[in-house]
Order: sequence, then C-alpha cells, then structure tokens
Amino acid sequence: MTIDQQAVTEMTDARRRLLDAGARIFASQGYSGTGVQQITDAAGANKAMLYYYFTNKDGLYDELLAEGIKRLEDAVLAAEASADTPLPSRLRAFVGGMLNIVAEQPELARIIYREVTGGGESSRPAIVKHFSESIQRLTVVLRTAMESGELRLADPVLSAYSLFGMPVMFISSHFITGRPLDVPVLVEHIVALFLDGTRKEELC
Amino acid sequence: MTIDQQAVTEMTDARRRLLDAGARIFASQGYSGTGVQQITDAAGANKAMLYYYFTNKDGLYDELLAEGIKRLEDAVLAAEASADTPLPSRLRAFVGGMLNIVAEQPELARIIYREVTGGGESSRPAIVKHFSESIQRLTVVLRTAMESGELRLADPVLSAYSLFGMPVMFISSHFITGRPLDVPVLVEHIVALFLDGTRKEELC
DNA sequence: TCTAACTAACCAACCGGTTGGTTAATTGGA
DNA sequence: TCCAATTAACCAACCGGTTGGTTAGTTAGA
Repeated sequence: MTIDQQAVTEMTDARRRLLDAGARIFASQGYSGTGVQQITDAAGANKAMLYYYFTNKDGLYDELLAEGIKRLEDAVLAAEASADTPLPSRLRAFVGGMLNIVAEQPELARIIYREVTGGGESSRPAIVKHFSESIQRLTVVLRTAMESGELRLADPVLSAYSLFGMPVMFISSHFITGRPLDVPVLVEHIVALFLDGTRKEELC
Repeated sequence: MTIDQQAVTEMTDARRRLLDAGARIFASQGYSGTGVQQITDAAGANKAMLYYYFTNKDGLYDELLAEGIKRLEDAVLAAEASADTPLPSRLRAFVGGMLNIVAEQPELARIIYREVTGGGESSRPAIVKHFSESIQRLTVVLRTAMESGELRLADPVLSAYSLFGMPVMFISSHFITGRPLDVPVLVEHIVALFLDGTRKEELC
C-alpha cells in the first residue's frame, strides 16, 4: 500500500512541483516576467522536464489557467445549488464563492484575476470565455429577479458588471496590499449595498 | 514664433516619440512583455536614445506612470471642485472622472489600471500611494455624508472600495473586450446603484 | 568651437527551446 | 522464470536569438 501510493504519487512528483512553482512565480511576476529556468530551479527539476511534461512555457501556463478556471466554475456550480433559495442568499453564495477561492488558492486566483482585469499581456480566450459566461449567468439571475418583481427594473447586464466589480476590487486590493480578506464581512457588505444602496432616505 | 515653437517642441521630439511609443506598447503588452528595441523602433529612434533621455527602461516606464497618475489626480481635483454640491453630483463627478480618463488617454489609463488591479509584476510604490490616497479621499466624502445623515451608517472604507470597484470593472471589461464605454450611462447607473441599491421593496 | 542630439556597433547575460543520452522500472514472449 | 524490448523519467550541455545596457564617435546648430 505504502509502496503503491509512493509509486503513484511520486512518479509524477516533478510534474506537480513544476505546477506549484509555476503557480507561485507566475502569480507574483506575471507571464513575461517569469523565466522557465526560474520555475524549474524553484521546482528542483531540470529545465527539460518542463518541456517533457508541458511541451512549452505556454503549456504550463495554460494548464494553470485551466486549473484555476475549473476551481472557479466549481464554485459557481456550488452557488447555483442554491438556485431555489431567496435572491439575497443566492447573491451571498455567488460573492462568497468568488472571495473564498482567493483565500483558498491565492496563487491560481491571482493568475486568473490578472487576466480578468486586463493585466494579461494578451487576452487568453479561455479567460475571456469564462469571464463573459460568468457575467451572463449573473445577468440571467438578476433579470429573472427583475421580472418577478424582487428587483426594480434596470439594465441587468450593467447591474451584473457592477456586482461583479465589488468583490474583484477587494480581491485586487488584497493582492497589492497583502492585507487579509474578511470574507463573511465583505459578503454581507457587498450584498447589502447591492440590494439596498447606501442612501438613508429612501423614496417610498 | 514658428521657429521658437519648433525649437521647443521638436528639440525633444524624439523624447516625446519615445514616450508615446512606450505608452502604446506597454499598454498592450505589459512591462516585461515589452522590449526596449521594440519601443525605439516604433518611435523611429535609435535604441541608445532611450538611455540618453530616460537612463533605462524603468525610467521611461516610471515617467509614464507619473504622467498617468498626474492625469488621474487632476481629475480628482476637478471632481473636488464640486465639494459643496449635493452628494449625488459629487459622486457623479468622481465616477465620471475615472471613466473619462480612460476615454481620453486609453494607453496611460491601461498602464495605470494594470498596476492598480494587481496586474503589475511588482507593486510600484507610486501606484500604491495614489490608489490608497484615492480610496482615503473617497472614504472621507462618504464618512462625512454618513455623519450628516445623507447616507445610512456603514463602514465607509468598505463602501469606498465598493464604489471604486464598479467603474474599475467596466474599465477592465472595456480593455479586454474592446467595446466602447458609454460614460454618461455608466455614471448614472453606478451612482444610482450605489445610492439606492437594486431591491424593489424598500424598508421604510 | 562647443555642446546637445544622435548613431552604429558592440557586449555579456539571459531567453525559450532542443539534443542526445542515461537510468530504472515495466512489460511480454519463450 | 528469465531475459530482451520497451517505456517513463530524468539530465547536462547546448542552440540560435534576444535581452537590457554601453561605448566611442559623428552630426549639426548656436
């Protein structure tokens, strides 16, 4: 058992180490700012191993992007498990999902959000696709809520972008300042602001 | 007159061409993704000229950052000229200022926002400083409005981040999709959402 | 003549990517 | 059971090209 496990887990050990080192260094230095040698050194592997497992630098990067996107989509699906709960809790699940990934997988998250916020050097199709699908999915939720009278009539697409922008802002700030994210507090604040605004006197 | 103007404007002509080309290429490819040769070729200048005028690649980049930050701060100051107008119009001035710079100086704006959203390879001090000052300035406005009863009591710092995040999201989306920004519509939408939220039934 | 503006040619270091080959385990046929 | 063939995993050395940066010298206008 121990032998088999070692055989299975350690066989592709270098591969995993390359992915981990790549995630760490790409996250902090970006794509062009990171050298292949730097990754393989950090992974304790020979440079040729990167080409053996990932064909080239882009291959490693793409696999990291795919891993990150999969994580994000899992969170979206989990949030959609709350599809028949009231709108506020659905929004909480969505926003909380976004923030939790950053807390759990900060390096993958940073790579992804660098691309999402236009920091990428060339817009990767996989990112653009995921991003526009997320906005669209959120748009549908909001439009439905408008039609059922839960939300007032407004442009659901613009509303989706705005809601999306708030957690992204906190995430960006977390990356550049290094300060921790208090997820429950942020979720509550964002959803409350999105639903009820900040003005005291409301038009009744 | 023409001679003097030419002397003044054309003397440092290569310098300006380098700045322009640098802005264009850094904006689309990022710092590490851009080569010095690429800039000087695009500027129609010899490579050594970049070192003559800016000492090194970083010098050019820093000057572009400074130029962009100055632009942003001019806009903030212009927005603060409306300091004694009602809160909604002050917010409109602030958000409109952010969006207008993107429309007017898209290349400088993209370089700046790449840094702001954590897309930079290393957090440049000038950017972090400008960013935290902007948030702080907005926080003061919101806190004052809360104390005077215009806004309901909430965390003014979190509210400032959230308000900031909305235009930034539209800006990011504009950079990656290339779709134009409809500034007046976005300003109206963002300020309305920030003040009154999206919910239909309000608690009175 | 003096100096600011400009250039061609050059450099070491590094880039992403390849090569040819070694090692150790796995497989399959006699 | 034993051995030959195959395979996955790994590595040192190297490739052509590009990087940021330098230098020594030229041009042209005041």
